[in-house]
Amino acid sequence: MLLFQEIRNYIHQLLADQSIAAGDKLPSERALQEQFSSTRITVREALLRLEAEGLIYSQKRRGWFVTPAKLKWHPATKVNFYELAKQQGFKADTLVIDLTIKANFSDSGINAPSLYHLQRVRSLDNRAVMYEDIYCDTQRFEQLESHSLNGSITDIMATQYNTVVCKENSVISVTVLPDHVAIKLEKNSGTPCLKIIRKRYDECHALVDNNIEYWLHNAIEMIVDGQ
Amino acid sequence: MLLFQEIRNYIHQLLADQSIAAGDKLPSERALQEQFSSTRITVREALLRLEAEGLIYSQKRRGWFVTPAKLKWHPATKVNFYELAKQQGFKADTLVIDLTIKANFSDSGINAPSLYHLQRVRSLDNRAVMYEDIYCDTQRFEQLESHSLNGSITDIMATQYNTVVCKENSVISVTVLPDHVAIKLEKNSGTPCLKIIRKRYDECHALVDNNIEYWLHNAIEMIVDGQ
DNA sequence: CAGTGGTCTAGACCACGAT
DNA sequence: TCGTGGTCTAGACCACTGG
Repeated sequence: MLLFQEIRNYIHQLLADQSIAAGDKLPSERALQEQFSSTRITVREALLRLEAEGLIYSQKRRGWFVTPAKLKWHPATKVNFYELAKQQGFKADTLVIDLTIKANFSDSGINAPSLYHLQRVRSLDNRAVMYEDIYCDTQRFEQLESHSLNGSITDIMATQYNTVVCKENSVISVTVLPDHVAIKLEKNSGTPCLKIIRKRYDECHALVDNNIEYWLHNAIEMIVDGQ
Repeated sequence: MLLFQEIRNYIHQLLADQSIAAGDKLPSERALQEQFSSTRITVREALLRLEAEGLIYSQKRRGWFVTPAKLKWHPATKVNFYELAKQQGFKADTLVIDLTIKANFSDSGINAPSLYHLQRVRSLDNRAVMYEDIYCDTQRFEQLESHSLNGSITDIMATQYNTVVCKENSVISVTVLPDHVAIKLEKNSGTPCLKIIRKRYDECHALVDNNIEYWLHNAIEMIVDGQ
């Protein structure tokens, strides 16, 4: 048995025992180093693998913590973030980072001269777990800034702009947080995540908005029902 | 700019330039160490993040390589692995590792005294990208071993056992390969993956089989159409 | 202020792959 | 046999957190 595996298994055991529970802080890297008569490099090897497993996560220079329960998400059905979180016992929050207007870009797929760019961070139980970029037509959604943007954009589009989203297409892959996103979620730049590129269409099959979401990989679990 | 980020960006650039293309071998860790007047620890920091991004992967003691194109997969629709791979220009293979009979276990969800346990590894262009465990009732699928098990199990169930799968439920999460799976895919134990737990039901809503798949995270991309 | 994680140096030995 | 990645030691300095 390799040393880093022993350390990993030791922490697995702490978790199984419930010696440490969701949200708790793990022993410090230097404490583990001493306990296993090893070095910090080796201790971190074990911790990083536990993070990749989704069992623990680090807060910059604060320590390592046990991952709370994951949000169960159904990507094929339109659901309101707050509703979903509430059903599963989480306190949900949305923070609007910025709303800007920028020139359209070639691969946006949206037929418009310029685009709104909305950046938001969403939290579960005060833990920032998702960052998203939303792009949409400035003309179609004129004065978007006059609405409260920390709720459901789908609702605003439906009630304020008579735009009903009736089809969406998501491409989901596993990667790491881009550096600018990592900063906003207060994570390290190598943190694994699920990247979701979602395009939503109206009844005329025109692209309504373009959404790029980055979810912490240990904060979400997808459920897909087929056939 | 941190040193490991410089190394990472340098390799990003090689990829963008097409100086190295899908399947190519990267410079060795020691070559990069020398080029950047650094140490292997720091070089590996950069390489491991590129691996987490899904851009490169390592083969044990052979070197680091550029990740080929990902298989696009629609989890909500029943599709044959070979068909899907062929449509996207891959050569697909399935290797049966083992077929055993074991006592039923409490959380299998299958109503049966004993279960078949089928273990398979699937490859794209000769690269092992997925390991799966399939569990099903030994009585319902008597003499399963008499059929060729490297193709579609769904087809065998339909044509040989008059069992049509008409509903399925998948839970998808991001984690790392368990050690025993890592060995079968010839990967290191910390390799990130998508874990898919799939339950499939017949027209009577009875559980037909229980399937646990581990996909290399850089070999697959999910596409979900909604509403 | 002390303690923490983040980054980095300068080496080492090993098992395994390619040849 | 030699080069590769996998693992490990024994330190170091820094930025930031928390009391």
